[in-house]
Amino acid sequence: MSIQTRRERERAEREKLIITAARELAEAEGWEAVTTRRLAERVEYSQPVLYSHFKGKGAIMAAVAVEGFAEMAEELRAARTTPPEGAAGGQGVNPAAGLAGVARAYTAFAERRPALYDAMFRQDVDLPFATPEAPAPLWAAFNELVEALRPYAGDDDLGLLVETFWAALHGLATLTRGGRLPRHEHDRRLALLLARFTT
Amino acid sequence: MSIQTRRERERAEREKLIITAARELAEAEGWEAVTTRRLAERVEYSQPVLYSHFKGKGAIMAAVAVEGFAEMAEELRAARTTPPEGAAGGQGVNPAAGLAGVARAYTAFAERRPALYDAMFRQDVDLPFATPEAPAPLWAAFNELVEALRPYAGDDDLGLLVETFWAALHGLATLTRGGRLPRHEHDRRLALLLARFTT
DNA sequence: ACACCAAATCTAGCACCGCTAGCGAATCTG
DNA sequence: CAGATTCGCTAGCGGTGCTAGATTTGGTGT
Repeated sequence: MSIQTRRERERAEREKLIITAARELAEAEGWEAVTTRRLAERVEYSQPVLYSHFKGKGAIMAAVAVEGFAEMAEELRAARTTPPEGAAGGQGVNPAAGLAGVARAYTAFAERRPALYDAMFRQDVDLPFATPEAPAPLWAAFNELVEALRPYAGDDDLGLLVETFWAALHGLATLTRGGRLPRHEHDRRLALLLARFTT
Repeated sequence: MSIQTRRERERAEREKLIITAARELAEAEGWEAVTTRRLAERVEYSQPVLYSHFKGKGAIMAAVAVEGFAEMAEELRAARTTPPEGAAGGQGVNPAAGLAGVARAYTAFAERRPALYDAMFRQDVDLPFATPEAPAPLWAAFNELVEALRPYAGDDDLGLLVETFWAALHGLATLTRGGRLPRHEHDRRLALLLARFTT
């Protein structure tokens, strides 16, 4: 039984290596630069090895995306529960500041890790979304938005409100990144959005 | 001078033919199915002819995108100035109904012409955006949103408000299309968004 | 210690991609 | 009708994602 487990462990390590390499390559040069050949060379195995771990390039991107959701969830959580600067206050944070922090953290994440964000939200990367089968990190990230928005739901359905707010953040992030919106007024747009969702 | 102009006319016709073929192919099978080989076969010319009209596949997509902006502008205008159903009222329309109509028309356009929408907003298709050099149809579409939102700007900068609202619509459209948001509650999300922007 | 066998891995290749050099045919000019 | 020029073609380059089949590796039983 020992040999079997050792092999499984080595396999898992190699899989992690592939995901990390794919992510680094994507973050450095974008997803179009992540080819199976370059990726194979980078992990020092031949191409077919990739296909013994993943169904194809899309599945590798999906794996990277899941990592991305986990990191985003962490960052959103930090933004929601940590006061922006010193500022007294125990664990509770001013709700408006919390939502603003989460919104800023979200768009900052998209700006700082564009390749990760692409894998998560832009590419067609068949992962289950918006169903119980969706990966846990995805729900973790979503739930941060839920908690940040809860104080402002009023009579509205909280889930729908979160989806709508999330869509707005996603729109701002992607349109800015695609050059459709000038970057230098991003903060003002964000403030405007927050004002409309914190009445 | 006649021969010259005839040649130019024929060239222009062929260019239009290429754009139309690209658009049809994309709408039928998605942009990944639009290859230079298939496109060339469809217009019954060889591949290199495409490159005598456009710098590359990206430029063809950009041309299709411009067509898309023109059509979207028309549809938004119609939605803004036409009462939804019979409903008395001359040329002026209830502002809230106008904005709701525009929002519905926007997301409906994205849903009905996904390939066109992709070329306009999702692909990296170097067109100038958010500058005076942007193609006129793009401004036309944007201006429909401006007019629809004008009554609700209040003290906010109208341009920024439009950009923010547009981002929200774009987010709803793309996340829904990508399977990130369940389609069946789209209307409720739209209503929720409208409520937040029409106070 | 060695031959065997199964599993893991690689080499080589398929069909396709965007794009282009350079040749041959068609068209206009004198 | 000869020459010049524009035009569109054939053929091919270096790349893509992915896979069939040979080959090496590593554990096993004698």
